[in-house]
Order: sequence, then C-alpha cells, then structure tokens
Amino acid sequence: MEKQTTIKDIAIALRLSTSTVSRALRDAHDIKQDTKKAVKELAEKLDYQPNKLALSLLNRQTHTIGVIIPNLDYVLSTMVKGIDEVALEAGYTVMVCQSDESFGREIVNTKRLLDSLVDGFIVSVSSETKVFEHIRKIQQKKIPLVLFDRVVNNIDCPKVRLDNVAGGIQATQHLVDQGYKKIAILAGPENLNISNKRMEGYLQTLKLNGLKVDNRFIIHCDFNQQYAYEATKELLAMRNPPDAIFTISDRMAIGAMLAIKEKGLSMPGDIGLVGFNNEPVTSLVSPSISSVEMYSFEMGKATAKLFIEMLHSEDAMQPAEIVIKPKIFVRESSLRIPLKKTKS
Amino acid sequence: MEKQTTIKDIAIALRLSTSTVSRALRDAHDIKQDTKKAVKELAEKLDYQPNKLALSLLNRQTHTIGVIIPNLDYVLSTMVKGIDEVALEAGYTVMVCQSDESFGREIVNTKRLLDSLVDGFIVSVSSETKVFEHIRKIQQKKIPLVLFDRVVNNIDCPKVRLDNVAGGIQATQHLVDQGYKKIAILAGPENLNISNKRMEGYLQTLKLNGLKVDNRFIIHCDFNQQYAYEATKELLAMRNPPDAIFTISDRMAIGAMLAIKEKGLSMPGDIGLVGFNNEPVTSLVSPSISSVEMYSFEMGKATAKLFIEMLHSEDAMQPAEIVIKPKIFVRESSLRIPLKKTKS
DNA sequence: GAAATTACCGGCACCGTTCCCGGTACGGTT
DNA sequence: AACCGTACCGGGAACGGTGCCGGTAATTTC
Repeated sequence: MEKQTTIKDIAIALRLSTSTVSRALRDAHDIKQDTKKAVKELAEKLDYQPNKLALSLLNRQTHTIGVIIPNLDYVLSTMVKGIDEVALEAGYTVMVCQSDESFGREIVNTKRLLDSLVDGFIVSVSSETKVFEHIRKIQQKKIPLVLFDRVVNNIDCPKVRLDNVAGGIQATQHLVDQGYKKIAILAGPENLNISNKRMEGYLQTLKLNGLKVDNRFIIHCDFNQQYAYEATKELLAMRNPPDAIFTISDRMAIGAMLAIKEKGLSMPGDIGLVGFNNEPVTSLVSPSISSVEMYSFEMGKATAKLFIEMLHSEDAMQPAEIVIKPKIFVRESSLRIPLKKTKS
Repeated sequence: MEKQTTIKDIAIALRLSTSTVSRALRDAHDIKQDTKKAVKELAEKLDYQPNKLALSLLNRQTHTIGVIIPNLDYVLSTMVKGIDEVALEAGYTVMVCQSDESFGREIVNTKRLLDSLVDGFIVSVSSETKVFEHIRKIQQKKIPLVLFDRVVNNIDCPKVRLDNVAGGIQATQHLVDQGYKKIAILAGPENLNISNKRMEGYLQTLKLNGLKVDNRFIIHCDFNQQYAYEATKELLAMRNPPDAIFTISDRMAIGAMLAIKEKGLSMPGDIGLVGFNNEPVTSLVSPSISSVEMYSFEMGKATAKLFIEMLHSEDAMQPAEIVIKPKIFVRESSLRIPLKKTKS
C-alpha cells in the first residue's frame, strides 16, 4: 500500500501552510486566486484524494450504512440492490452483513458494524431472533435505525414493510374464489412477524367466507424447500386432506409442488397452490405457480430513502411506517375458473 | 448519535494519562496491576469501545475489503456469501458494490472504495468492461487485488476462476455422447473471458469428435433470458437447425427452453439442452435441465482465503491462480441414453 | 497622514489512539 | 553516600484534515 499524497505534501511543495491548502481546495474564504489555482493544479497532478478517515474522525460520521440481513436470497438481494442504489446516489456506502438466519451471527454483525462506526443501521432480523437487546443497544446510542421487511413490533423506530395481512388475504381469497374449500397454510417459524401476519390474513379470509379453520391445516416450518416438501407429504397423507395450499414463500411452494406431483395429484385440479414473493422461478415451473408480489426492489429503495431522510433531519423524527401493498399474480397452479383480468 | 466514551474520559476519571490507560487496556508493559484492574473495570462500566477510525488513521488499515461485482444473481450471491464468511472469520468487514453490468458504475465503485481506503479489492468485472485503467490504478497504488470468476487475462494479479474450458468440454462432450451432432452454442458478450473459454471448450470438443463447426450455430447474446429466447427462435427457424443447444448460463437455458417448447419440439428427443451454473431452478423446471456446476460458494471462500493470505504475507507474492474444476450434472433435458452413473 | 478596513496567510488546537522517550520514586549494591 | 536498576507514569508527536484566531501588509477612508 503506497503512501497517499496528503495536504501536507502540497503545502510543503508550495511553501504554504496546511490550512491555506485546505482552504484552497475547498474554495473557502481568505484565499488568493493565484494560490488557489496553484494548489488545485498540484493537487490534480499528484492525484490528491482527501483522507476519509481523518474527516470521519473529525466530523464523527463515516458516510457508511450498516445493513444486516438474514441471507441473500432472491428477495433480499433485490432489496439490497434497491438500498444500494439509493445510498450510492446520496453519497453513502453500504456494508452488508448476513446473519445467515442465526441469532448469534446477527449479534456479532451488530457489534462489528457498531464499532465500525456506521452512521446508521438498516436491519431485517433473522428468523431465530426472539430477543432484541442488540437492536435496543443501537437505539440507546441514538444511532439512526430503520427496520425493513422482517420488522419487529415492540421496537419503536421507522419501518418499511409489506402489508402482509393484505398479502395473506389476497392469496386466500383468490383460492376461495376458485372454489377451494379446505385451504391449508405452510407458515414460517412461529415468532416470525411476516409469517404471522400472512397467516392472520389467511384466517380472516376463511372466517369472512364462512369457512371453518382446521388446525391440522396450519403448519409451521422453516423457510425451506425440504421442510415444505415433507410438511406437504404429511398434509396429503391425512384422512381428510386439504384441496389447496398457501405457502408463505415460493421456495416452500416449490417444495409443496414436488410433494404434490410425487403423490400423483394434479394442479390446479386436485390441489390449488399459491406462493409468496413472486420469484422468477414461479413462472418457469410447470404448472406455473401463482404468487404474491412484494415489490422487493421498490421496498429496498423506499427503505434507503426513509433512512437518508432520517439522517438528514438530524434530530428526533416521529417513527414513520411505510407499508407496501402486495399484489397477487395468478398462474396455472391455482386457476380453475378463467379470470377476467389478464393473467401474467 | 451519542458521544462514545474515549480513553480520555477514563484517564480523567482515574486521574491518569491517556497513555497509561491505553497501555492498561492493551495489557502492555509498564503498568501496575492495580491501575490495570481499575482501568479495565471502568472501561467495562462505561462500555468503552476503541475508536476504529482513530486506529485506522494511525495504522493505515481499515480491516475492510472492497468487493466489486457485476450483479447479485444466484452465482454471485453465493460467492459473496463465501467471501463474507471467510472475511468475517479473519476479522475483516466486506463492502459489496454492484456495478450492475455497467462499466461506468464499476469505475464509480472503484473510486468510492478507493477513497474509503479499503485494505484491498476483490473484483469480478462487468460484461461491459473492456478497458482496465481503473483496475490498473488499484495496482499502481500497491493495493492488494484479487480477481475472481470473471477474470481478465492481461492483468497480472492473483486470480480465482473456474476451469471454463473444461466446463465447455464437459457440456459439449456430454451432448456428443448422447448422439447429438449439430450442436449450437449460446455464448455471452464477445469480450467476456468466461464466455470465450467455455466456447473454446465447445470448439475443441467438436473438433476432437470430428464434428464440423457451423458458424451459424455460434451466437453471442447478452446474459439474459429474453435474448436467449429470441436467439433460440432464430436458431430453430433455420433451414438446417441444430439438434442441441449449449447455453453459457442457466438463465439463458431457460430462455432457450421456452423457445423450444413454443416451437412444439421435445427435449431431449428433438433437441438436447445443457446450461451452466447448476442453479436450483434447473432441477425444478420440466424437463429438468442438465447443467455445469461451478461451486460458487467454494469459489467465494477460496477467493477470500487467497486474499487474506496475500494481505498477511505483506509484500510481493507471486501471482497465484486457483482454478476450480467444474462438474456437469446430467438431467432430463439432454439424457437420451441412460447413464451408468446416477444422475442428480 | 493617521486610522480603519481588507485580503491573505500561518499557528494552534482538536478528533482518538498509540508509540517513543524522558522522568520520578523507590529499593538494593558497593 | 553515590550509584544503578527497576517499576511505573506522563508528555509530546504523529496519523490527515479543518476551524478559529491572530498577524501582517496593502489598500481605503476621512
């Protein structure tokens, strides 16, 4: 690593003081045109770059955002892309840490970013996380914090999230409209907010349509294709099995689909299937899978925007909450009755 | 943002000098047991965290790695995951910047990370990048650099890459073994090394098996499902169309598959298809698509390991090159003659 | 022609930490 | 009593940059 040219080098070369050089470079007051020009020319020639560390030390800000996410799957990659784009635009660099759905690593990541002195945090908690002391610690230090996607109820801060209840409603209502009557749900881990909200929508819709809630049809499993596959096998092996399945993610929908095919059942005939996230894969498999779009990219951008606003408004902001509206994309896996609207 | 407790605070509270406190905290020489204990206890109580910026300014290192990648697709996310894991272990934090396959943004990202004073770079160039001055600039400043995945030939530095020629050979030879004789290739942009190398393997294999190379069957298009779809339609519309297609990525394979299906042709009967990357989607579609696995996660880990080694060995290392061996996973889209080995 | 104003530059402190060196107090040696 | 060694601590500089204040010379003002 070569030594960078500093303001001092320029000062010595031009027989000036460092303060004068500094002023010249920043077009500040108290500076003669000639000297300013000379300084700028030499700076250009020596490829001078101001040392960010020195500035950060002085100004107590690093222009860096710490992003903590549980993994880098399709949805979160897309969100990170959105965050990145907005952050870059605003002059911030992003540090992404994956907790890999592990509570322990989430804490380690928080510590790391905390003493990297990031200007703030954008966090989506892991599915393992049930205690939030590490998040509270961020708040205690008065460091800006925005939660997104997997938000937590009892933490008071700006949030960006999907209207998950609406998503659950859309998926379930669609299945009801298609004539399915025994609708099962493959939900995520029990403490996961997004999962519970989607389930809430599911339950609401069943009740609204006068359908009985069958507890055997509510299954909690990991966000994982394999688990979903096995859970579906169990569902289908029941005495009075469901005629439709709503899964909380597309990966789970794929797992369910494999189990359904293995059993020799048809979609949408024997079983209806709706997933969540609207990943590209849903339109590639056969039958294509209906899924709820959650506009990840926009959500990422909205999160970063909210965060930047917060940072610039300096002091206490009333905790805003941005709620993105989901939208179901109907495909073959659940379409028994032709729709009026064009399908995607 | 609250003021952090500094070494000075402790010094004042204990009526000591900052140097003494510093020594106490680092278990250094010249320190009485009692004072050391007192300092450490107070530090604990005040939740003292050493200021990394000050340290970085002093030691001229930030313990940060700049990673530049063209996007966050399946392959690269997986690689980043590998890099992240190893880096974290070694005490480094990763700054990921996506160029979004844009040359301009790649340069911007380089600049940004450069004046963020990262300790080194791990780079995979965008498909647009044909000029490498920005990379050279990194080298001129004697900043450690490792290229991975999309490496560049005429840059002299450690590299981690796939044996792309071998990948092309495996894919093509497999198609030949299955009795296909008119094999087309959907390659990437012309200047992209990985694409050319895979094509080299393709050409070699054709020659080795005494098959004629038909230039109409060599198509360059973007790494993109839509382009691949259209290119395939053109291929199939030819007077003497190919009987097999080798695509340089799985996304392209999907595009090709859609065109093949649309034309009413069957796989593997009428047309054989082999993709690249071995993304999960290949085994989810019907027919499942044969694909060449490139061990992205391992590649990411290997890259980070090489990088860390380089960083620790301090001075000039002979540019190592780690070459990962690919492996084809045969599936329905190209399997006409049963294999001896078990398929995946 | 003395005073006030202006234009321009340098010195110093500071951000938080470490390193090098010098100093003091105390005990033991001769 | 003079000397040496050891144990412990503090002062100052440095990393790279900025802000404040003070100073000097030239120019303007009455």
